[in-house]
Amino acid sequence: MSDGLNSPQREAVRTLSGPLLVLAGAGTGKTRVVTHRIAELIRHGTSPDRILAVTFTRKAAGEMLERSTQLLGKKRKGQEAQPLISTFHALCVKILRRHIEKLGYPHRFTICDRSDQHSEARAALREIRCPDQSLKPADLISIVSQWKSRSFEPGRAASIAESDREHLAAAAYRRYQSNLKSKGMVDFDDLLLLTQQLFARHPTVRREEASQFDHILVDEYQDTNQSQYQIVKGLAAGHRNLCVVGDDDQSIYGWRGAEVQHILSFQKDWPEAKLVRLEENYRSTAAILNYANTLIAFNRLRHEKVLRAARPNGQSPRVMQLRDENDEAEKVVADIQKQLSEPGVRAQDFAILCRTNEQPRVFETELRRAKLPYVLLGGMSFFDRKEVKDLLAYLKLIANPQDESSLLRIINTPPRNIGASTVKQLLAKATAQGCTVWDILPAHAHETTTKFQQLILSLQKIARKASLVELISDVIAQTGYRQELERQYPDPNDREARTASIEEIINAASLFDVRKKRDSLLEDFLDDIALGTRDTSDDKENQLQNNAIALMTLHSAKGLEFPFVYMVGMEEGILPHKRSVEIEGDAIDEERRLCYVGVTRAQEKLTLSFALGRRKWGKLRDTIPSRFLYEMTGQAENIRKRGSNRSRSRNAV
DNA sequence: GCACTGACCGTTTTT
DNA sequence: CGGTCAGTGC
Repeated sequence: MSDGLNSPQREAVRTLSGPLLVLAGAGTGKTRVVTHRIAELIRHGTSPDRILAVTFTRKAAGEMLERSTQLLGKKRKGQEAQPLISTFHALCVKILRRHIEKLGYPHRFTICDRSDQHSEARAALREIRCPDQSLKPADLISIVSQWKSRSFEPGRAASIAESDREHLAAAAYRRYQSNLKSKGMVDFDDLLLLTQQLFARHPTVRREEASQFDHILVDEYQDTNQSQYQIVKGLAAGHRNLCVVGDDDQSIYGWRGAEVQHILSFQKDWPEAKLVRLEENYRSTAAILNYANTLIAFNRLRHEKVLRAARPNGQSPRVMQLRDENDEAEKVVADIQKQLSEPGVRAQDFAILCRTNEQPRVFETELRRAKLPYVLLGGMSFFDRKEVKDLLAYLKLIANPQDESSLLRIINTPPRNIGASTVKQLLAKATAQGCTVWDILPAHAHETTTKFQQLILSLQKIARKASLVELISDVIAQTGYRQELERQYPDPNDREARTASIEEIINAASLFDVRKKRDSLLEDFLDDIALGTRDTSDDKENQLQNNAIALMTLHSAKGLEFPFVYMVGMEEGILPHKRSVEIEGDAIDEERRLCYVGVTRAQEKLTLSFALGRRKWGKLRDTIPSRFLYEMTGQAENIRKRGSNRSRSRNAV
């Protein structure tokens, strides 16, 4: 086999049966191993559709599928059976769509988005009469999410709650969960938790689902939480052909319940598991890798390992010291522009990595001013836009009239004389009769509400026959949404931006019309959107992405690589983030791993930048360079002696 | 029922 | 600073 693999890689590829743990450091060819392994399984006679590979993002899933089919030399994609490559969440949605009523949920359920979640949390807190100050909706969401990721139901949560705050949260969790359930809504954590419960309570379902596959692969295993692990276990228990791939040093989702423990103790649950370590890094130069190795060695709880650089030497990483965040953006962009003028350097070779979602703003303005192409990856901004939310609410309501939050969102959008007081009456009636607002509408017998229901019913009829694009056009036409936009935004520039987002949805829908089967078109489309936005494989957008500077958070940079990487905002309070510094314990270690992930994205040249001051809510405040800067450069003893050591950071500007 | 105004508050990271 | 939401006037 002239596959160009090194010997541990080959071992990982060729160990085809039984449990296998691949500890793969950053840049050691993990993706290659996984794709080769899938191809190898198929070559050895496994039917492709008996293979399940679970990835972390949809983008990773798409890439993996493409590369493994390439390896097999398949020309006619889609004609033959394909391996199922999916994220955990997408996998669970499919399973739940088949069986959720066994858990007492309505057969039709909607996945709630962040704002749904927020309003449900708010409602639950109101119900337990919690004064808003002691526990805020956002706090409740994160506590509940932690509990769910550890498979705690409300009862269990109540029994382990210690502080007042936790008791309060447990009580609110109970309400939150039963409200969601009665409305047929599931949040993101439920997708995993409910699947796990389904498997635990209905062994036949578990066996039925498990029997579809003979081989299971899990990528980014270090980010697996309790529910995900139980699901994997349930699926793999029969054949035990389970291959997990990950790197404990890149575990950056602890706040979401990921437990590094799973990867550290894999061999306890799977005693016959084979272990393969990949430690030869092909991605970065030695100079960059030295920084990474020095940094991560400060973490104590980890698999001891040192990545070997396959590429010797290289340029030493630079540290840029800037005045404030504007100066930082300006100088970083100027630096990129300078490098772009050299032959063979392309925009897509650059990435600017940030800790928070707010940081990219300044860079965006600066990049626009410099007329450089860029893509902002990961920001959910598109689906946060009002028009998009409205339109999707219509579609969700058409798909499932019981979806109350969608109904409430658009019942009077565009205004149709169903005001706040009417809605209040409807809600009161619904709670009194124990049904949803939709069921109340006919009984309410007002001209406005009946008309509204007629509208939705007629759109439902269209949905059954027409394509998605036709349906969406009809929604816009019949609701008068376009006229409403024109009325609300007399400024043509404003209006154009709003119409543009609607057109984007139509584009996405048209792609869907082509490739999906008829019967569950709308449901599939909505699931797809709820599960993540990554794969808007619009040609125009793709082209743009392929020739643009990438701007993103460290979290979304996982799995990617770039010749030139700029890690910006290397300051105490940002990386490590303030919230992690405040918490006792190992939160700092995760920040350090995050920094490590950033550093190991760089192939040729790494630039670290920090500002001496940063504006927050309009006020300029002094900052301290990140401790990680000192750790990486072997000056750890200087940490916290602010001022005196600033001069030691090389100033590249 | 609807539109406008000002107080309030502060998302770390994402499927 | 900028987005959200409640309260007020029409």
